Amino acid sequence: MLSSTVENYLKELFLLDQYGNKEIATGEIAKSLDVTPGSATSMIKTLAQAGLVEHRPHYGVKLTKQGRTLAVHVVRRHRIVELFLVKVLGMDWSKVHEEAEQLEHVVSDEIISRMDDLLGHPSHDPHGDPIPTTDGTLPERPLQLLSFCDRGDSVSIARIGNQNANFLQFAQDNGLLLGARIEVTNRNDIADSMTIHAKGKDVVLGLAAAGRIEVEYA
Amino acid sequence: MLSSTVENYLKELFLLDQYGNKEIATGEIAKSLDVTPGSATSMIKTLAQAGLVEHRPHYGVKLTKQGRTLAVHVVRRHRIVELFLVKVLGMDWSKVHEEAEQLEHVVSDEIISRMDDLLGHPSHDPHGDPIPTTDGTLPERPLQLLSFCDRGDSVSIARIGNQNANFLQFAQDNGLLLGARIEVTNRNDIADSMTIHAKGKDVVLGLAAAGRIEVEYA
DNA sequence: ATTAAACTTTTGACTAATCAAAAAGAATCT
DNA sequence: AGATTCTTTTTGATTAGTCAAAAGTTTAAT
Ligand SMILES: [Mn+2]
Ligand SMILES: [Mn+2]
Ligand SMILES: [Mn+2]
Ligand SMILES: [Mn+2]
Repeated sequence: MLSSTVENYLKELFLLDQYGNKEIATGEIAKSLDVTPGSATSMIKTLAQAGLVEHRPHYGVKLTKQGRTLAVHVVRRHRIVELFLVKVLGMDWSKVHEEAEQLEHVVSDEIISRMDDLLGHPSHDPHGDPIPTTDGTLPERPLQLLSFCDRGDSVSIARIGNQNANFLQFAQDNGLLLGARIEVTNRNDIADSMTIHAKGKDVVLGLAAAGRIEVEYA
Repeated sequence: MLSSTVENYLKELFLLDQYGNKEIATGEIAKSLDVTPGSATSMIKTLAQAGLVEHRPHYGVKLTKQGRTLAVHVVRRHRIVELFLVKVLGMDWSKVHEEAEQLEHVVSDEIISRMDDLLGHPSHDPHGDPIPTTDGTLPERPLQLLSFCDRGDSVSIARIGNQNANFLQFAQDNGLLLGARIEVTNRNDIADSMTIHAKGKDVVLGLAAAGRIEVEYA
């Protein structure tokens, strides 16, 4: 059995690079998990010892196949729990990430399986993130960053890549929900901002914020 | 924030004496939590330091008002989660105790409140144990131990005071479910056993086992 | 080729929780 | 009262995870 701490490290390594291509720097994961670099180094050594990561000292760390499998399962639990909290318990999408952060470590396979059944084997979580299947595969969608859209583009929101509660609350308050049809009414690269028309309202977004929203033209 | 370990100690102290009358022996809680007596002593000192228990060395330990309040909330979370798992996710009553043992430490007040709403503010958990309200009160029922019933008594099952999965599975297989109407068809104090007629079947129980089942005549 | 900057690793210390075994206390029996 | 038994507490050690600060590497800049 893995500790919550180990699961968090594995999950974070996965999220920092779903494809397992690049090596993750010690400092990067330390920052993500809000621990000191020394703590991260120490845990990375533990994980390497257990065969869950490969560590090239001073260069970076990468999940092994075994580590990735475990990480994907944590992600699956996290996202199914999130969707369950929204759909069955009616919780706000801006709050479920925090809750799932804890629950992902204690919900059993049977609970997850039953939630999955009840939800009808969903493919995406409340933020548009793909839910891995039991065998570890992730559905792929061709998405585009909203920050890359041009004036006049009409698109629909497919994913919010920022789990921060305040950001999600803001998005919700301005009609930027999953599936919402929006139009880019203005874009100013000098001012680093764009204007979106959603639900009859105009919303101004900095390009950095727009970069955390993904859309599809479909 | 309390650690899971502290919550487990507090909850166990509460369960060993809901009324807060008697002092609990160090060895008793050590046995319940499956730790060594030394570990229990050490944790008791920590809890006393924090004002959650009163400790009379060599005699025993008792929850303070503050400790009891916290313990009751853990119990509330545990029992609501159990019922939710049975009613909403359709899990077997023999398995939910183990699950709740973990979940009780991570489900937020909001989750519990929403589960409670969805369940219609239930008064008892799947094993017939009372669910404390938010203000810490517990519904009382006048129950009788099945082991005290006489031949010919016709009663209904109101509580199973043994969370062991095998015991619950056995009870279920023999129609000894909550609310089940049963009759005592025989009783032999010498042989330390009694026979129960339930759902068309005869079940023989040792008096010790019968002592973990509570009934009402109503 | 040095030096500086940025990052990573190591070291030493700390906390929470645990155990095994020794020591101490309380209760019981003779 | 004295000895025996049972229980509790203390002691010393261990493990997981963390931090602050020192030391070491890598890379980039001069
Ligand atoms: Mn987590
Ligand atoms: Mn999510
Ligand atoms: Mn527990
Ligand atoms: Mn129960």
